[in-house]
Amino acid sequence: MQIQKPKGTYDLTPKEAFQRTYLENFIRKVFDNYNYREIRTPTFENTKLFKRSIGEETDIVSKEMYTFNEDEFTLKPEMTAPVIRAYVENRMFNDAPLQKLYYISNMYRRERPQAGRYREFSQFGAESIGSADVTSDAEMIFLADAILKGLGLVNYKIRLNTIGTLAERGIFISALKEYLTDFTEELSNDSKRRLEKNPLRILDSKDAADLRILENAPVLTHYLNDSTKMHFEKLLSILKELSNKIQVDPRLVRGFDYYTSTTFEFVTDTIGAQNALLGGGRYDMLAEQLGAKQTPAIGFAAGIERLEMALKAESVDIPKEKEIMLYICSAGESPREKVLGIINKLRAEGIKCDTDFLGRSVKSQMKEADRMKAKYVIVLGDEEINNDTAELKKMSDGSTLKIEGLEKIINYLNNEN
RNA sequence: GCGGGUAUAGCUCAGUAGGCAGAGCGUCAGAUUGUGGCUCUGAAUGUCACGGGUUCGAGCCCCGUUACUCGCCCCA
Repeated sequence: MQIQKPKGTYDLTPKEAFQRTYLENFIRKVFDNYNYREIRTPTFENTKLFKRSIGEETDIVSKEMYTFNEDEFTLKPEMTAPVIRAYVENRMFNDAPLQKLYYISNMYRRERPQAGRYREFSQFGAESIGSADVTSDAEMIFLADAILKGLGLVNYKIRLNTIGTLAERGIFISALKEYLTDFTEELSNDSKRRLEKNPLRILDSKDAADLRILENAPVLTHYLNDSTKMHFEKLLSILKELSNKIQVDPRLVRGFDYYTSTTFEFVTDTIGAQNALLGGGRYDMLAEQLGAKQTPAIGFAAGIERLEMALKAESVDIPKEKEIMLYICSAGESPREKVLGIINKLRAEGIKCDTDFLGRSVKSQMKEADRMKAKYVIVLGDEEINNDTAELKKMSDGSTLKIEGLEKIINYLNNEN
């Protein structure tokens, strides 16, 4: 009986895994360059952590969590809450007033899979904890842009907005609700539901009728006080070199409850309906909610699968697996048994090499060497073994070179590295 | 949770009117003793997703199920 992978999961076969690792390494390098340090947290957390931070009413918490042990634990659906939990639990605020952290990790959400959406998926992200200053907002967006741009992506936009403090947003939400209530009958079914649960989400609606109603709806910007507006203006001015990519969008809202002030989203039109490559914003109230003193913070998270889709859509080259330096063919049973000892010595010298394990013909072994893109091949038979010599064949042009002694082969190949 | 599409070899896919299960790629082997790529020859791999029904006969028609996929919702 054949068993299939769970819905919404995927395997990365060696070629794909190699590219994933390349991406991760690239991303780590950029984080490191910005002086962000890696943090790792458990795969599962106490369920309460997500209920408190993301919000009980959100879809993620109310119906998409992988919860077990009678609701005690949950596979993490996102990383901001775990990072802040770890920050508080490890008293990291005592190490330094500003902590700049990053992660690359798998997340779990029980959603219906579709293009760019998986039940187990991989995110990378950063959290800058401790500063309310606008320069932190700017660094976060520069950082996110540096990663996408550095990988070679061109076709994306940065949607940017401020959703104000909790107080400002509260007043706005009441006004919005009041306005929309007059149109309750004309709203889409989804928006009728959102009107009760999360009115801000209506701003994100794609429904044509909703959009028409929204044309005359209250605008969040008008409900923000001067300091919030000033913060946003300063941010735009620091980010002016990105201005060709930035689209200020007063209707950009985020799904999680903990966001305040600056929010942003990097979107592309090349990967289907799930077009957000990266999303983030400020969450100045979260650390306090999770037991620290009031601590401002900002962060983002990006989906690696979506990034891979975008790279593919834009035909960005990703390096291929490294070829092997040497393939040793053995001619006959007795040489074959000696070869393993030989390649073991070569490998100890850092030479990437391989040989045949199936007892195939020399011709087949040559084909194998070709498939592995070996730079050099040696065929060892009784004669070569007895005389400790080898004919080193360069696969690119077929030329051969007679070498005496294993030591000389090692020297020769090490010079090639 | 709701809606659309699809399901045939490892991969990409054909399969005519309901009448023998196919191609390309890949894999394996051979083409003068122990040398790759190009070419040629040959071979292996199938529960035609699964379960029912109609029929002399079903990959094809009908019903159901499952999986995958795309969209809504939600979000990275």
